[in-house]
Amino acid sequence: MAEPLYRQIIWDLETKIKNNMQPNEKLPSERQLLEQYHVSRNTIRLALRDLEERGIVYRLHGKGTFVSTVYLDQINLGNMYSFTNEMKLAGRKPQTQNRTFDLISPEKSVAEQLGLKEGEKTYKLVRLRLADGEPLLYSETFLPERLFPDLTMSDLNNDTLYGVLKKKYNEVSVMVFEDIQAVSLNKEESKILGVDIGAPALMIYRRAIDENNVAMEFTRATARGDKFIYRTRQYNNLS
Amino acid sequence: MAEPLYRQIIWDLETKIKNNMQPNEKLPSERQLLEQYHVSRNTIRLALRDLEERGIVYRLHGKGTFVSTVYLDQINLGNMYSFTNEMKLAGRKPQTQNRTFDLISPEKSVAEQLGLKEGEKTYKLVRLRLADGEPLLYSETFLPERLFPDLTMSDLNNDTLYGVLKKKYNEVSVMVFEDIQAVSLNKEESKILGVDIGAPALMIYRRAIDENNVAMEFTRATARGDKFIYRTRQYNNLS
DNA sequence: GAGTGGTCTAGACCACGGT
DNA sequence: CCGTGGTCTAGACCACTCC
Repeated sequence: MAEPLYRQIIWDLETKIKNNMQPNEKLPSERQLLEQYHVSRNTIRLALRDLEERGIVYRLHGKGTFVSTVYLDQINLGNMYSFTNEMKLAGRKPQTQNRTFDLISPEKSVAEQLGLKEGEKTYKLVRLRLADGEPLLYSETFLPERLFPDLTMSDLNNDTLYGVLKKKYNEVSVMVFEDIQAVSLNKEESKILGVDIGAPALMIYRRAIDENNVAMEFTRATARGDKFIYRTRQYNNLS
Repeated sequence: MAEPLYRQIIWDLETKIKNNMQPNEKLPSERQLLEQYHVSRNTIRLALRDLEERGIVYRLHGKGTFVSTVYLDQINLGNMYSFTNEMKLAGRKPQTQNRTFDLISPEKSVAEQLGLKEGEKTYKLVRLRLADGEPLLYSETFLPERLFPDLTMSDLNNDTLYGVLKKKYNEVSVMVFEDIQAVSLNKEESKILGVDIGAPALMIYRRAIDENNVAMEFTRATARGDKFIYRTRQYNNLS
């Protein structure tokens, strides 16, 4: 199966909404869509549910499905395991440039975040993430050498970061802490991301720990404010 | 239909997981559950999808469905955002100005977020939060009149918002969605928060729903980028 | 009553993980 | 190979909204 039917429908509807529809405009009913795409109702509903969860449409029982007003052309950064996946979901062509990869003695703040002992080193991976050729997010990731000996650039070029950490080192993050801050881009940052100086951006500080409560990753990332939204869901547990 | 089948299955599975199962323990397969509950596979999958989205189980293609590690900590996961508490923790003197409080017919986007029917009204509470006398966060909160009849300004002056909603109306949020965005402040916003025009800020859109899956609160807030960090914690189960 | 989304059934085949 | 979750079909009835 190349790509599931419902995913193709998601992309198609999303494109049509973006290009040809207005907020609060009514989409065709599920039965109409079913005929248009020659699929079953279940498949249509899979697609609509995805669009609803991502805030692109809203559904009213007995009335119909409508284009959401809050729909911004922005990508969700929250709970992001994989930039690549998020981009594919949004129907865009993701690209990652691994710019530099070095073994360094980290600055103090990084050493603290990773709980490093005196003299311990980390790998530093600098990446630029693009979608459809447009730079969107700049990140610096620090990985303790102690946990990931002999990590190489070619490891990273052949798999996702978390794929490598799991497969080569059997390291999986159990908990992730993220701090999100609003900033204005300085000269260098704005140049890298291709926007004006002073443009708003999200700074994301991310710390991941593994099952042994050991810090395994620290990342600071800068994301274009006009292209990203950070979405979270929180549960207040029952009883 | 009293309560949908899949919802009853959700409750049942959730109870069993909580009382009798360990993290990473395997659940019965979808085909087994289908026989246990005498329902179709679609219905089982609706239930499992909900449990998965709420982080209670995780599913692995070709392997099965497993209990998440979330229930390891019986701690309350939600970072229910309490400005007052956060500030006290930070050693600052918190202050809340309740600026206006009215019963209004909300704009369309708000009505949509709260799932209001035609003609339903909401209370609108405008607040300014300060720390050590310095304004940090401006917020507009919308509360459906249907859920909170006879809510008054003096209720709010004598307790926290969530305290009132719980004590007077027995309404507690079970799930909270928040969207965070980086913006530049316009003239009015910058004046209210006492910073320059164009200064970076976090826009926070918050939607809370209660145990009956009814939207009980919608808030949009603007927080100074130089003074405010949004902190989250996430539990992972995926590879 | 007509049209909408919400729930549900009883099947089917595909893709993945392990034996 | 088998068992798993992932996708999909072609129907059905229910609950809601509006006329």
